[in-house]
Amino acid sequence: MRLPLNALRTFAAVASHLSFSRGAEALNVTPAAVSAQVRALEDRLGQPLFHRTGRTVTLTAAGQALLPGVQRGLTEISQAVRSLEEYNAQGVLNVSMVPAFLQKWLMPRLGSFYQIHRTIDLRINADTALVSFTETDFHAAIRFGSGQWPELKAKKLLDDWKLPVCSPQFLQKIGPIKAPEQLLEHHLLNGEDEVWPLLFKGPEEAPRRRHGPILDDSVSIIAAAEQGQGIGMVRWSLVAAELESGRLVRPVPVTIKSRFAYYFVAPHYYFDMPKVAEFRSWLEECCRAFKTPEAVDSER
Amino acid sequence: MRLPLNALRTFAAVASHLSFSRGAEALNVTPAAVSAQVRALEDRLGQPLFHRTGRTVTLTAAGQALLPGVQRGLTEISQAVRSLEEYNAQGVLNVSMVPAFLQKWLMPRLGSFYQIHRTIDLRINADTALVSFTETDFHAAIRFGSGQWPELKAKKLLDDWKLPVCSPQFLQKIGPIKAPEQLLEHHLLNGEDEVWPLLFKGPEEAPRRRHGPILDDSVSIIAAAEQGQGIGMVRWSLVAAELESGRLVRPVPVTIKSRFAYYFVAPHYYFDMPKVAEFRSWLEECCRAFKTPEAVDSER
DNA sequence: ATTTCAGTTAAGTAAATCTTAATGATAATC
DNA sequence: GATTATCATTAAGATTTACTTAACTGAAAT
Repeated sequence: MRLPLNALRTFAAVASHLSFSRGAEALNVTPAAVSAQVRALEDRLGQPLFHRTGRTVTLTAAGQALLPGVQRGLTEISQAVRSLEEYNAQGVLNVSMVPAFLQKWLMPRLGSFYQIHRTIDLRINADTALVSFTETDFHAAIRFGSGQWPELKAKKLLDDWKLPVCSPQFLQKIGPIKAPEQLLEHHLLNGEDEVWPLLFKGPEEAPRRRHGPILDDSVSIIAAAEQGQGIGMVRWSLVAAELESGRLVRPVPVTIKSRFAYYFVAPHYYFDMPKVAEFRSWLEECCRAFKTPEAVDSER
Repeated sequence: MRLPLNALRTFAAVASHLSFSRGAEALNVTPAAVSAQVRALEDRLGQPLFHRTGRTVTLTAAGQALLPGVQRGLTEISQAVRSLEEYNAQGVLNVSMVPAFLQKWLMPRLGSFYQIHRTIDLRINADTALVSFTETDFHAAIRFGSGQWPELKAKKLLDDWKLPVCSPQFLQKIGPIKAPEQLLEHHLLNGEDEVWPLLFKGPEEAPRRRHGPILDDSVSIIAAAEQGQGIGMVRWSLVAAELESGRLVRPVPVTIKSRFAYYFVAPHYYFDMPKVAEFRSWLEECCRAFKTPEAVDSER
């Protein structure tokens, strides 16, 4: 037979007040409900738990024997639930994103988050593979895409642009660039990147000249560009800081707006969890403070 | 908001089997019911407690955080209830009875009860006042009366008889008694006892002759009779042992059956409680072994 | 003597819990 | 690779549990 947990809770409430009425208040129910619950429990246990003499209520020996264990048990459970609820606002927060975004955009800003939210233990997984929210304990992710992911709620963080960059030394060496098409005369770091054709309008694409490595991932391309290995076509979000500091420069002021954007995504049940929301709104604040590239050429 | 105790128990069952179906079996309900309970709990807590990946179920971080406390709490409560249930069959057993019955009838037999039922801690209150079962923790009582007590369940233990007794020395001194009426010539220990008239049929009651103390309670009368102070009209149950041993003798073989009897009484909820029933059936066994006086004269 | 307070009772209502039956999706089997 | 079990889920409906309202009882307080 299953433990009459609700009746036991009612019993504890009455016992700790030694009053049916005040126990009822504590539980937000009527005295009649409490009376019935206690009665049912007494029937179940085969003995009375309270002496009802006049208008005073006292515990029977059985009631005294029962109370402490029940109280301890209920307290234990209540603490377990409470501590879980506290962890909605603090504790571990697992977020996933691609390494490039973490290293180039988020990392420099992260210090302020830890300073503001000392009770949130932010743990970031940097991986290009999409994490599964149904099989792991990730609360949220930052993803670059269309904004549509099945089962997930998404909110746009940042639009993005692609633009050619190189090191100042490299630019000095090749001299000023007057038109985008001129870039073709120099080493382009990206591989079969679909962004080059966007830059050079018209079908008549000139053959590329290779004078160095061809790379696949953003972080490597940026590193190569910084080291003067050639011209890279990279995301504004990833190089804004380098451009600001002068470690990279723009050979031509063209930008191509990406049809994708950065989104904050999370399962619906995590999206508005306090600590997730804290992180999200901190991110949004960072994004608002993040400037867009000055010249916007084309859309796509 | 009140703690969802039933849902938490369901959660614990699923978690400890890592299976909704087996958790359902453990709770004697269908998997559908378990699924709904867990779902409701997850909604309430705002986060999933299980990863459901394919047909395998694992705990989320939240579930892992929640489980131990819930398990501890449930165990605590279950132990409290179980130990109370165990105390239905053992532990303290409070019984009340009048001192005379305890001292003269029950006391010599009591040893065997403690030997047989070592786990029952029998505690006897000997008081002439009737105990209140609604205000104290008495489980049962032995009472002499009609068998009718409001709110109490009663079962007859012993009929009883009144009969005159005295010490063998006293009888030798006064010589043989031929008829009950002859008793009047000697000192009668009882006070305004309504039993004397029953012995001496007819309205023409002779005046009593006093040659010693007149006493009120059974134990004192028996003691006085043993010490040769006179003739006492006492209950068979209280002097059977003394008559057996010869410390008391019957001057005449008359007995008067009492219209009252000894009853085992208890509130209905205690009457069939295991340890109470054990004591009761042990008592009944003693009563069956207890002989009745040889000669029965009158009914009343 | 009257009023007040506290617990109980009975009847009816609301809420929760459960079952059945169908569905979908994943492993296991052939 | 198709088929079959297994497992969790869903929706609808039934059942049980829990609660409220209102009237009642009896002891304590005025």
